[in-house]
Amino acid sequence: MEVVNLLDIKLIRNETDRIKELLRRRKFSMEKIDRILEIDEESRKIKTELNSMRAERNSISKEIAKYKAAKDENGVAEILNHAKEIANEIKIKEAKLSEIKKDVEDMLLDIPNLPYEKVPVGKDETENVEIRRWGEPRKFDFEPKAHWELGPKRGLLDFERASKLSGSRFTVLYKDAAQLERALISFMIDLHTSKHGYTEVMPPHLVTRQTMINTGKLPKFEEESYSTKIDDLFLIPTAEVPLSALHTDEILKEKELPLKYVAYTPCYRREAGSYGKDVRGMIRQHQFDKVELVMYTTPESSYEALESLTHEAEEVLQYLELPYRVIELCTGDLGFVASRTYDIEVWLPSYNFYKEISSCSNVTDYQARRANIRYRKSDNTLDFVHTLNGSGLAVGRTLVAILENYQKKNGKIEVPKVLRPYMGGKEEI
RNA sequence: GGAGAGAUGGCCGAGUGGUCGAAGGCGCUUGCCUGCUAAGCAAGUGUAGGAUUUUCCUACCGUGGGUUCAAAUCCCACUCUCUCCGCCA
Repeated sequence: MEVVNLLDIKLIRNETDRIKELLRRRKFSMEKIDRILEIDEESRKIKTELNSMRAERNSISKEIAKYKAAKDENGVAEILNHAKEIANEIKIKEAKLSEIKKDVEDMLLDIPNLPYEKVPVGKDETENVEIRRWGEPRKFDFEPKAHWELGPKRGLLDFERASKLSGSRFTVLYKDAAQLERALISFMIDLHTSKHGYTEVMPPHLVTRQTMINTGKLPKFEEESYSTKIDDLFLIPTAEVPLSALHTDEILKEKELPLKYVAYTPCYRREAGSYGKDVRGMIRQHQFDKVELVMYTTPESSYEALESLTHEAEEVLQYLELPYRVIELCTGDLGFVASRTYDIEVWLPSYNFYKEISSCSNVTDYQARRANIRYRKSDNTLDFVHTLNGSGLAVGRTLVAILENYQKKNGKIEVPKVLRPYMGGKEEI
């Protein structure tokens, strides 16, 4: 394909000041922008030159064709040398262009999505903004245990054997905990398919390098990814990757939008550089289960869709009767591909605070450009779709929230009402 | 892993060196026609970039190289799909 979409280079070219301001808010380097513009300028110059050289070559070729047709070998000989010269020059020029195009592409791959204009400007997570709260944290009449104490004590969670098997940041679940994990997955998927109209998907857990690039996970986050050495496949860090890349290189019909997909998959993350964080328990793992929501929408409706997607994720916690709050991430805390993000945080007694359990983002056309996912509009023209994703929810952390919030003095755990049908009717475990 | 066949526009499918951005069909859009629907008739209908922008130029026929003045077409490598064999939950 001749075209490299990525972040629209034309947009950077035509609205340099606005783009710079938006990227400055998320601490992106201004020198990099200037450098891209410089190289882009050069690449376009070469392209124009190449364009006219090719035009000349093509017209000579046509003349040769005419002479050949007229069996005029003298006429051919006369211009053949000139044709060879041009062909040679073109070859040199082409080599130069492909080199420069590679540079531009590499640099564009490194630019994050533009934040939505209304995202609060801030330097890091301390400047995120709380939007709303739901439910009241429970008042315990005994000292509640953290899941990393309660779990092993009850024979439900096993961190020691997990580290024997796999090293740090893994957990083995037994018996009712394992069943509860399964129950949560089923409950979440059933809710999203039957009530919210999502289509259930079981995607591959290994994807190609290109799929990772298309969804914005590479080249930036190579050190965060698990990959297979021989085949260069990547273990998905989230089902967002296969779901958002599902329609790569496709042209969708406007009337089939919005597309809504829900998938349960394990997620694999190296968690490089998070050594001091969440070291106890199963909050931060190299492998965790997640039910993921992904939407494809028209550009006009994506921010509205973000609101509904977030509410659909929140509903899981409402059914489970777990207190939570919703915060909006400030520009400095926004993920690489996101233009606007709401995090849902569940109440955890062990942290005595709210802890992230879902992150819902509007990715706008950022992944759609990389993956070349377009739709045909009613006026027959093409445009990129917008993609959105959100956890609905992180299953492991939901399990933790249930263990901690529903624990009783005797160490038993009440099963939330909506999960009982999935737990063989058990009321406590 | 072995052997063979294939990859062309929204879809099907023709095309083995120059007049091919690509026949034909389907679909779609517009107009005509017809109580409605269907059928019929006519025209239009890929993407992207560029220019002196009612026109012209360039690139794109799985991907990447090569041969040639000229490649969908010839050569090489790779990827994927299908069929058969092997292996296997």
